[in-house]
Amino acid sequence: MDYFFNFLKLFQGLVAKNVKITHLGLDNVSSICAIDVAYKGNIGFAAAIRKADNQIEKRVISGNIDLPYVPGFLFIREAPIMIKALEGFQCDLILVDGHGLAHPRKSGIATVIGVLIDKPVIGVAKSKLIGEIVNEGNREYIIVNGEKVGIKSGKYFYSPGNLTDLDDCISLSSKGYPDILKLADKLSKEAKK
DNA sequence: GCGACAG
DNA sequence: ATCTTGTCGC
Repeated sequence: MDYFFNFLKLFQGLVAKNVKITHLGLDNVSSICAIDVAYKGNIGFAAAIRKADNQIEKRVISGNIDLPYVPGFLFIREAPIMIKALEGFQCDLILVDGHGLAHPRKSGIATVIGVLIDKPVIGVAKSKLIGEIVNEGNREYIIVNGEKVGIKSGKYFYSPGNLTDLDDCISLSSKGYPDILKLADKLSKEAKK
């Protein structure tokens, strides 16, 4: 199992080299998607929500997830089913439950998904994985190796996944925890029942 | 060796 | 993430 995770690290290194940190601008976003996964034993239930104008589309799929959860390697468990759940949903921005750049190898699940499907992604996590929280101005930044890799707002952590930047994260966080993520969380948890 | 550790 | 009762707070 040792060489397996070593391989995953190499993969994450490749992902990190291909991330594009660019400003998206939430004003240009008219369609947005969110995904979350809930479990019932080894079965994962992925919920994808798409919101455009006032139209909301939902999708839930399920599948076996046997690999163990190891901090820093969440993507190997959830990225495959999340990508599948998003299939066919056109979105200007995707919100993923987990970190993006705020990761030991700058390759959290939001980054992996964003690079693989080449779409704008922002990672929103409920707890910290790495970094120290530093107050500057009126905000709390997630600092890793002296670099601002994300921002903390309230009890949540936002970091760029792909084709977005810190400013986008700040804009998003200023609106509070996204309703669409709450919906995805709720839907996935309902599905496992 | 010890603490930290997305979901 | 999930297992779970009562309990503190808005």
